[in-house]
Amino acid sequence: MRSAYLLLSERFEKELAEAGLPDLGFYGVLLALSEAPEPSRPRDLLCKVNVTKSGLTRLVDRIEKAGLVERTYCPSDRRGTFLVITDQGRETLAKMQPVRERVFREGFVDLVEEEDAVTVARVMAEVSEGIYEALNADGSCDAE
Amino acid sequence: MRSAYLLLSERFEKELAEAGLPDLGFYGVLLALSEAPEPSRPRDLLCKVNVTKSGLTRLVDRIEKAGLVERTYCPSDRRGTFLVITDQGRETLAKMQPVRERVFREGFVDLVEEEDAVTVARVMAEVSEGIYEALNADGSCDAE
DNA sequence: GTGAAATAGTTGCGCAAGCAACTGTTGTAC
DNA sequence: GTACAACAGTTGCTTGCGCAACTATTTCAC
Repeated sequence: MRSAYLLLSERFEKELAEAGLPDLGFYGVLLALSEAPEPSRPRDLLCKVNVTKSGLTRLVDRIEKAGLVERTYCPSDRRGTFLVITDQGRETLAKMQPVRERVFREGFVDLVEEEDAVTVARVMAEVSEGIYEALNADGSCDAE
Repeated sequence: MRSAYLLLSERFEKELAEAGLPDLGFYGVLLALSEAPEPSRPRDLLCKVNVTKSGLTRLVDRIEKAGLVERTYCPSDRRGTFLVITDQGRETLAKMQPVRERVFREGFVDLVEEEDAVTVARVMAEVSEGIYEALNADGSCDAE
């Protein structure tokens, strides 16, 4: 039996494609950018998105090409880049969110007892939090 | 924060590589073959392994090339193939299992209360079970 | 200040995945 | 039994990923 996580991701991807929306990679970046109070830099996204440094470069390439983000220069560090979500990027994200919510609800929330859902969410957060210390030791976010 | 599932998978992959063992794709196929009472056919593995039909063909190509499985003819259906795990395949799987157990323990079991771990395992199984009816409707295992 | 080490991001390369099209076989309708 | 649909598995093609190497900049040691 394939894991619930993969099944849900797969379903989300499929529904996005059917709706003519971008894929899960786009979603992760747009979401992170929209949540950050300040312009984000690629290295800050690395711990939020499941992709390596080089993968992120190309992912951002595609997102930029689609007009959903813009790269601007980072004033405080000339090695870095600022990523800014565009209006079109926000609109697209706004269309993706309800799809995600529905898939998550139909494929998870509606299937289990509320109490269990709460427990799972809490435990998963604990594990994600603790996993760096337990497994990666250095707590670094750098995926490559 | 990346999901616990991805973090654990990533860690497992990394430890396998460090131990000079094959990757997670190999693991899934070898495990499924070793658990099945009868010789398995590719189409039966599709619901157990997270890969499409064509992906499975090539995955099996690589596993066969590594000498861990053999393809033989399926007597009852000449379209089909029987996949048989070799002794070397069993040995390799036997080396991979403890790695998986350790990663799972260190990255999950040891991090949470036992009661929570039990709940999560139960709920995830329920979700995986129910997700086909809820999302894929037809309950089919065919990934492509 | 100067040189070495670390960091941010990009790029070349090879690999594995998915989709769609194809071959060969089996099942079904009539 | 014959034609047609469904199925099992493979292959061509394109795409996205990770690793390692690279450039440019910053940080640190002295």
